[in-house]
Amino acid sequence: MDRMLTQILDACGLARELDRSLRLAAGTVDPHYLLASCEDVAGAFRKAAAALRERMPQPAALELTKQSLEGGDAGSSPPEQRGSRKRKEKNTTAIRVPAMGTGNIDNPPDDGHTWRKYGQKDILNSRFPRSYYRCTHKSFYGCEAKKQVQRLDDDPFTYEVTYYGMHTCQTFPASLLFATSDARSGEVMQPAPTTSSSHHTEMGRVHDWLQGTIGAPQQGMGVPAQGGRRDVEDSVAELADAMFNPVIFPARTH
DNA sequence: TGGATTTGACCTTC
DNA sequence: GAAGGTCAAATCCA
Repeated sequence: MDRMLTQILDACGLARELDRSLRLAAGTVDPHYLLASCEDVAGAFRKAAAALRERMPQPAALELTKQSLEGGDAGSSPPEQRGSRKRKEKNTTAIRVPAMGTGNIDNPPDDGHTWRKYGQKDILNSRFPRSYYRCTHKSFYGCEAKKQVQRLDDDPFTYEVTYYGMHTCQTFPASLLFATSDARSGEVMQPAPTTSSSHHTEMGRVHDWLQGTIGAPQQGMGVPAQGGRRDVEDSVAELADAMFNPVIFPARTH
């Protein structure tokens, strides 16, 4: 556990250093330095989260299960139970997200993008209906990104989110704050201009977390006030959620 | 009042 | 024909 805490503290230190640099530079930071710093911070937290995950009896707490949908359905049940008539689409990514992280298990997880719900359907052999979302900016940008959200039968506290298509709208909340590289292609994702307020929300989340956890541990975003080691673990999960989730989704399909 | 959600009907796929 | 996916009118809400 000590080694794990050391990793977390190291990550916090890197984040603190980046925070300080951003404050001092007042928006004139070299993008290359930002990229390197962000990757350092992300890598450090990734290590810490991995160490925490190994110690958890139920890895689903933070684990994002990416599934290939090739040749099958993404549901929790076997394809034959979920129906095989589902349209076969490419460029799909399915992940599982714990509902607790949203604060309200009835709300679908927030991935940083803005979605508009256009349908809901009861699914055969599923206890919970499936919700259909498309990008809010479909009409403006012609963005064809869609997602389906469904709670798992065997785990109502977990949502399975399946993404279809790619975001062609210019709203990449994470990339604005964390200019990062695509691990699969090695290509650097450049910050894009945006007309959406979503990135402000995302930046605010991370910044609030930095403020709350590093500056004042008792007042962080979603951080319980009890304090102690458990807070650190929860906070890492929060930050990981804020930092990594938006990176995971669009990068694969763009 | 404009945008988001709900929900029944319709379309598409198998 | 059955089931998943989408449309669009009605409704809700800030």
